[in-house]
Amino acid sequence: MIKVAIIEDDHDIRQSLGLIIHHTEGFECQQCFESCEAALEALAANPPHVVLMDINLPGMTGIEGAAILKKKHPHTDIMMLTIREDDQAVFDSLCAGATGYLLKNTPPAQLLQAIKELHAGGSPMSSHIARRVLLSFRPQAESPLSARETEILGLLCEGHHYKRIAEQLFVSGHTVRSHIKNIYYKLQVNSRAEAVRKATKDKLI
Amino acid sequence: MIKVAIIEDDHDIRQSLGLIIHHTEGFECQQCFESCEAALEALAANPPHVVLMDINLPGMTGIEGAAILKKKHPHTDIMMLTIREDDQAVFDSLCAGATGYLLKNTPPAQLLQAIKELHAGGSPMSSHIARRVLLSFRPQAESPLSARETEILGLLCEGHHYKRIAEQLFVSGHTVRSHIKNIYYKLQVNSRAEAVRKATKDKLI
DNA sequence: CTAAAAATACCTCATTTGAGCGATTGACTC
DNA sequence: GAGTCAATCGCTCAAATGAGGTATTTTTAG
Repeated sequence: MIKVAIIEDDHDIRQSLGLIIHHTEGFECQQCFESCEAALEALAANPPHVVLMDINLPGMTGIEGAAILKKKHPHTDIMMLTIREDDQAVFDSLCAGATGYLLKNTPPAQLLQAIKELHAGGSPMSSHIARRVLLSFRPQAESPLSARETEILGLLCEGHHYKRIAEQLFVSGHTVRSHIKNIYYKLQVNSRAEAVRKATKDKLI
Repeated sequence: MIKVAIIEDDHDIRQSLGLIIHHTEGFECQQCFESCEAALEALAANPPHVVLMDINLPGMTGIEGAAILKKKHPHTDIMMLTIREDDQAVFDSLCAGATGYLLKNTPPAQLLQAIKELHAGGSPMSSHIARRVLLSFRPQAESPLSARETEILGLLCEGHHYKRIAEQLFVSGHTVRSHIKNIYYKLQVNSRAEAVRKATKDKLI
């Protein structure tokens, strides 16, 4: 039995979602809310398995709500509800803590299927959004660094000092400094911290 | 017209995939290969729109091949072919440069649909894999830092010096030092570089 | 209300770092 | 054969950093 809660400000949509879930074997509509604020308070004691959350809510948005809800109840899966496939809003929701989303005009059978998948550890999403998520965690740019420089940057990121790096690479400390200066120039930075940041951000290491 | 190339060592699978694509309106099977090595050489001059690539290939694996192919031809979309939903291999492929994958026993209609979606900028994948991808780029752990410390860590990551941070926060340099010492302690690191690395890795900022 | 945590401030010292210079060798390209 | 780039080594110096302490004042939480 999958316990579901609904957070949606539109009365009609809320009702119809509730009815669909309530009348389906294996699903239970635990509670319905008009706002995140109300839901967060009421669900604290008895978190559901799945929350269907509208993205555009009055007061706290669904995105903010998802972040807070996920923080309080890490085991609750959040499915965002959206009218259109607005890339950015959906993407932000997924970053905030949601693990799936549905278009509001999704037919009941697919809706129930998606909730099942979500609860079983999946993340229902269109292939378009999936691509977006995929690209966001892959290196974008081509590395301008040579192999040796990349190697040194890696050691730099691990927090080693010049001396330590020099020892590990069997070269003099001076050489390491020169390399690091070149790295800084190529990455257009002028401190270790910035270099490390850029390196991890652009997945250069 | 979507130009497709196939890299698959099993003769029967290669043939049947080729036939399906060849006989479908809007698709063209450009070439078939038994290995990445052969494909990389032959495709250099005339890259296809989509490559169907077996994960388990003799010689260079599909994962390695995907990385090289994507590097040479960034505009070619790579669809991995796999027998079973082996999480790790599929996930590694997506990291390497593939933007979608298919099970080998996918029926022709779905296969063609997936290729279409891939070419249109989507990333066909099961909701299970999607969850995996999603989790990989979201912060895992709870931040142990206070709001102020997080703020300072953010400035640290941008490469600012103690003085600069102190000025921006309207506190003394001594205060900044104290905070940073606490941050280092909490993150279990002992240098700027490590702190920045940990911060970006765990998405603390 | 009381205790813990966070934010603030100060001191000193050895070490590390970034910036500014230059130079040689070998590999690869055009 | 000239030119570029990577990799190596060298020097100096002021400034920034990390490590070692201690202490006061708010806030927050129990």
